[in-house]
Amino acid sequence: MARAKSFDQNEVLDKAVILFWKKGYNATSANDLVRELGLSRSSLYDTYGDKRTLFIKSLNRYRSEIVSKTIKMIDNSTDIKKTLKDIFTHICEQDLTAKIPKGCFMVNSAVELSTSDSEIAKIVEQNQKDIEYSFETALLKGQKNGVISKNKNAKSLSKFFYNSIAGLRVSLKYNKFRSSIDQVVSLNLSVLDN
Amino acid sequence: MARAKSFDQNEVLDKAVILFWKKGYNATSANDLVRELGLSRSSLYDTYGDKRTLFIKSLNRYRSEIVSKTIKMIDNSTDIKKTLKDIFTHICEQDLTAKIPKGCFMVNSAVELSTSDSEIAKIVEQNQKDIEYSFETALLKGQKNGVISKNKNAKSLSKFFYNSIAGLRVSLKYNKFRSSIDQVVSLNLSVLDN
DNA sequence: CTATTTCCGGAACATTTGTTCCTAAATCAT
DNA sequence: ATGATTTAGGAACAAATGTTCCGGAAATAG
Repeated sequence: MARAKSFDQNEVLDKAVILFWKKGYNATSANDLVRELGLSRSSLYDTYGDKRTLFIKSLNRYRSEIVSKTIKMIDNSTDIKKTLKDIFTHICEQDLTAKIPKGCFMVNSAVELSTSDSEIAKIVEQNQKDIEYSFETALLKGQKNGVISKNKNAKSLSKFFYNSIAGLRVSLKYNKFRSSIDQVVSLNLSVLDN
Repeated sequence: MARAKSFDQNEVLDKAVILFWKKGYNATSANDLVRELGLSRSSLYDTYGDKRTLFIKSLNRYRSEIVSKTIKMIDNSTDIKKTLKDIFTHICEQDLTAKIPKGCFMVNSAVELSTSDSEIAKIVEQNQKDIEYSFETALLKGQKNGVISKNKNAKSLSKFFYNSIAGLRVSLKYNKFRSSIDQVVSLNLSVLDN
């Protein structure tokens, strides 16, 4: 019938994720995309549509490939206290060791676009809900198991942790002092201490 | 000798602050600036230099006009626990009632530009240090007065609160549920409870 | 008045933007 | 083979970008 696509659609999409994640939407030009994705201008538009469509596909890809890993960690956790510490540590390590810390693609996009593009705002909001729901479920389990004190509401705690992580991923973009970060992380975890 | 400037340089700069604060750097065009500042293209460039220079002036103006108010609140506080609650409340109120929540100009700029413009990164970093220093001093005072428990390190607490506020100012841009925010705020304040 | 300076409007600029289209080569199924 | 379809390359586009410059009007100081 016809010639087969010579590139892996998802592999290329992953490159778009990296680019948009690093530079944001407005600072990434069509030329940047052509250069970095290794596709011709025409193939790019044929396959993914216009820039905004590609950006939204990148957001969704990020959720299904990157965020999903964290959610699985939480869902599979048997000790949510430790898992929380692992998540904090892992996120910090990632940005502290990168030459250019990208932060969180969701947070970046929320800041840049959520007030001017309601579809993107919805994606970011849904992402937050998913993570919070996962946290909440794990915390409730922890409360049943006696690992987590019942003095605090699990739903509130889930929102609290999401929020702290969002804050960290902002300052990790310019703050390179590990000790500062560590202080924040342990204080956040201390909320579970009673 | 010469004709006097017919506009107040700082008044116009305030309009630039609002614009960059709301839309960010890249999404604000030179035309936007001409339209909103009410100056001609030529006067604009003569008075403030190019776009990036104007942006940096706007960042500094924001610090001296907006952030300074919060810092004064903290410095003049006699009950830092209450002051913290006031600050949280005030920030949330601001973004929850706005038609378009602008968030924090410093946080927005950090996310959009700090990895690609080191001068801007420095401004954001200095701003964080100023706020944290103010928090720390007030918390130390509170610990002497017995209002704040000495169980936790004042410097760590100051970083913790700065971080939480940064996180809030991200999600306030797309999250309109007051109850969610309230839960986060009270959990943050609970860190002072023992 | 005359000088001097600052204003505005708008023309003009080169560059970059996102996007579309055309052509020709490459690959596949039959 | 033929036919179908996808590729790459690049030309082409209008629109928007940031910036500079010119001319003349307006306002101040002497």
